[in-house]
Amino acid sequence: MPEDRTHKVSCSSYVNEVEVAFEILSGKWIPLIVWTLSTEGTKRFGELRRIMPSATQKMLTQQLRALEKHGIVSRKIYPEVPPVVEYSLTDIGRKLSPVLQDISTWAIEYLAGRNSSSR
Amino acid sequence: MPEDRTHKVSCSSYVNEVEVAFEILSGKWIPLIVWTLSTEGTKRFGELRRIMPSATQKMLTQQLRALEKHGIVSRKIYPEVPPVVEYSLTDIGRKLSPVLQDISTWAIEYLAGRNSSSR
DNA sequence: AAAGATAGTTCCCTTTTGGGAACCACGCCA
DNA sequence: TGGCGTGGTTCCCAAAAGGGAACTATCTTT
Repeated sequence: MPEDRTHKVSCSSYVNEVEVAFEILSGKWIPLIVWTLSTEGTKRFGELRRIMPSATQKMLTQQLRALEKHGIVSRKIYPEVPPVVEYSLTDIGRKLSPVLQDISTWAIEYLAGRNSSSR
Repeated sequence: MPEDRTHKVSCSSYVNEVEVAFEILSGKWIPLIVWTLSTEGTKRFGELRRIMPSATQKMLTQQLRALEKHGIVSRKIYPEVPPVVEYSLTDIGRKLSPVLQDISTWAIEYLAGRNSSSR
């Protein structure tokens, strides 16, 4: 299992807790996945693919697995055929929503400052 | 210049602004640097090294340079010898402080939830 | 004359991340 | 019987990130 990042969070020691959050939330598609589930609620795998078309299937499942192991998202499988799999935020995952909102607000201000005056 | 990440932020297009913030804030020592400057104010290079002893000199300068290019930290050089270089947050960098505080609060709750019941 | 302090840079290597293409399983429906 | 749709996995490779050790500059102190 070479592409696995399990347990890092629970095994390492940190100078500050912010590192924990950034470790969990780091990954090319992670912020977008959490943001999407946070603003739009439960989504099926295929819906997420359509929302993030430039993420490959492999990357999407990989990042979702990581979030699941960290307890941020939960995965519900309906034993139908063709399969139905739904992803949603857990309780602690849902508590990230206001934080992500604030980050987004900061980023908008940041980008605004970059555009005015030069560049 | 292979270890440079300049301009990514201003040249790419993003689905959501959260990605901008996570891109700027991604890097092994970035969150800790910003957190330190945010809670303790201006610091000299050597002080940062002492605060983060497991960061190599190379990594520390590299991450500080990236933050400088993104306009999050500012670097003041005093032309003395031996050299004195001070790092501090810019205006927009200082506005990250409450966000980081909230992230930290979330992470503390997250870790608390992980420790109670199993693991 | 040599060593120390500060803040770097450079070169080389290892590890981690990310991405593409092909493959699988299952039952349904034409 | 052979696609189709869904939600994956596997293998292999390329790119990016991180890390170690050695080197630099400058003036001061011993």
